[in-house]
Amino acid sequence: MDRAKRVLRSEGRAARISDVATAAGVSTATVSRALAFPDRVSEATRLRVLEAVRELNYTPNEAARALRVGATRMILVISPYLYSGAFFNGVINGLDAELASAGYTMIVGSVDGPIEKARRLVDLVYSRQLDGVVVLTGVDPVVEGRSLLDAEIPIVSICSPMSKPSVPAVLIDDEECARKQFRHLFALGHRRFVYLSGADQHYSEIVRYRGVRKEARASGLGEADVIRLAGLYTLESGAEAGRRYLQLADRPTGIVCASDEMAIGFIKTVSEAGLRVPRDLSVVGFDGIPFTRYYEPSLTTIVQPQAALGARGAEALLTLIRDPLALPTPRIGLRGELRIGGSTGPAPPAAVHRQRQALLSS
Amino acid sequence: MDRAKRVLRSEGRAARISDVATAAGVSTATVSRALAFPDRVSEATRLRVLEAVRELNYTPNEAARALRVGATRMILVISPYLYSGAFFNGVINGLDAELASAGYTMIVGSVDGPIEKARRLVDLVYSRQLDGVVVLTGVDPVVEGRSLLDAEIPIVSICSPMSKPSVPAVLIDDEECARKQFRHLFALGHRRFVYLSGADQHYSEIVRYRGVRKEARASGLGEADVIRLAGLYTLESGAEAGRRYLQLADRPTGIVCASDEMAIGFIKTVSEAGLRVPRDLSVVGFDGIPFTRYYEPSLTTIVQPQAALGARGAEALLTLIRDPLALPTPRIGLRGELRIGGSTGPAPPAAVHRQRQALLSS
DNA sequence: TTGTAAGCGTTATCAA
DNA sequence: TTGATAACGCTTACAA
Repeated sequence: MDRAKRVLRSEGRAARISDVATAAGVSTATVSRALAFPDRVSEATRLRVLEAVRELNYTPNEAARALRVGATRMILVISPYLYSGAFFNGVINGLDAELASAGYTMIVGSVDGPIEKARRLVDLVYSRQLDGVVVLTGVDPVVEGRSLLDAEIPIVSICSPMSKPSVPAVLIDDEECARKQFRHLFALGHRRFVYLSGADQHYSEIVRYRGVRKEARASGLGEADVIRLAGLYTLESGAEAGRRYLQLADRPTGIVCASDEMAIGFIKTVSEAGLRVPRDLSVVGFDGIPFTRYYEPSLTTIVQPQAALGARGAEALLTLIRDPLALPTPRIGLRGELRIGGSTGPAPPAAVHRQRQALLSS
Repeated sequence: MDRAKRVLRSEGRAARISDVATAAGVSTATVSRALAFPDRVSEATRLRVLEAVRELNYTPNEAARALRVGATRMILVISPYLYSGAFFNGVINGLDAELASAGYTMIVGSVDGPIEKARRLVDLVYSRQLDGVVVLTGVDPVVEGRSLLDAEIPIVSICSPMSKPSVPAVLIDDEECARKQFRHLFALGHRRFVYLSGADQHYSEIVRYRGVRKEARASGLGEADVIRLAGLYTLESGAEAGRRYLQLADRPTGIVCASDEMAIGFIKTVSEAGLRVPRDLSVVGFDGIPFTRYYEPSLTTIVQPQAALGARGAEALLTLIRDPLALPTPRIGLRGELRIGGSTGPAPPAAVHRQRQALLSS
């Protein structure tokens, strides 16, 4: 056994299964079995094999195994932007925990930026290098006519359904959450609103905006009482929306945001202009990222179950991988909850509001 | 060619190189060449091959290629915590941009949590599934006596050197940055300090703390003028340090933090207790994460070149992969810069400070 | 310029 | 319980 070790070292190559087999005095088949199915091998053999494995510092070559078995134990997660956004970090952490405990490794890719990046991801999928795909927020990169959805690979979606209804999706009750945002402000006396939107066309954007409008109508408000400002979920787009808000002739006092980051960017801008939150206006965020607890004021927001979104998505995917034919639950519903912080308060009396507005404009 | 396509579809399997070869009427070797070295085949052949590739929707099987070539075009990035911390997100984005443009795919793993996760990463490295490794903040998982450093794989480190000096490292001037943090406060008149630390034993922690103490000594202060509060870089550990700060009998007015998140957590806690920043105390962060611009007050901080740290690390690694024997630059130095925000200001006059302190304690 | 064929390191079938 | 052996799909000498 020692001689085998010296040979390897002198040749400067890693041990392979045949080295272990030689060292243990068995065949490669037996080594493979001893590792994969310890109980299908005699006690004595198993011990000798394991000893040789340890001695030679043997780790099976994954490429060879993947080629042979046709599975890689790798999962691709497609995120809208790479590592931006504390919210997706939370979801991805949930995914990773679940996937890792099942023995899977996760690759996170984004399709923002140059088309090259998207092409690589699509190639990765089509080259059978992946056992499954998780899609966040419904992104479906189509490169040269190839879509992930045609790749015959297990796939689940989180935060948005896919265009192909058979793809399982883990969703929260976006519409109801948006209504909760609105109701909270309405109950505080706010009667005119800004809806600070997410990216156009996004599933959650469409559903949440609908929720806000429905709730506004149900509360007896008209179309003009909810002003939609376009945002992109980011800090900067929230700050930019704040600037547009400041230019409004008669400013609403209830601000419903599609993300926490936008809420924070928005508050920053209007604070610098001299407005005070929640004295002059109230802001509700969406997501429940860790920063919301530490912002000044702390943010009233919808807390999404980030880890659970990831974990349930991982579960659904693993189910699909283990039995690709079993019909999976097409929709998994989770719920967001309103957490009240310091960024919302009673609407200022109309007279006071008008007066302050006049003061600030001057 | 159409027949080949129908056969594949009926068999429900992906096209392989031999299918393309048959369809194009050439050998598999020619297909391989047409794809990898287009100029080593004739124009006509190339066109026929590419047409067959398109027709059959062929993507080379990466596992087979990896097995044959002994390279996977995958890079492992080991991060201290998975997807926490806006700072590492910035570094990882820099890495990804550079690696992706060189045709590499990135896997991000963390070694926090159960030992199982670390074992998987180490196995991944030893199973030759990776072409290189990037280590953030010097983490070196050792599982069952195997260290990454013994794996004979190209490896570079970012934000910290490794114990093995031959490993290239991309570093910033931590000591000088810490001195800048201190000098800024000292110039504003602060004479007693809190140093809110990072994780014990961390390279950057050791170096930065040394910088602060050196600068304090150079400024004529004594040991007792810098109080070290232990932190862990996180929002929560900053908030916790704030609580300990509030219990100090005589509270320093200059707060030097080892991360932005701690600075924010700290400010939140002391603000809630009635202190005002920067009127009563000044706080300097470290990292320059996006939130620092949107916090209220905006944070004075050391801006680390996050994307550049990642990009230079990726470059160094790619160099090492392409020529493992070339002696790489062992140290790559980048610089952080002080960005002044609203969280620092003139130290309050001693009398005022004492008076306010007495008021608050009551 | 093209084709033949060996071999990368596994696992799984089949026979002993 | 074990061993011999045939794939898995690709790349690359080497030969033609």
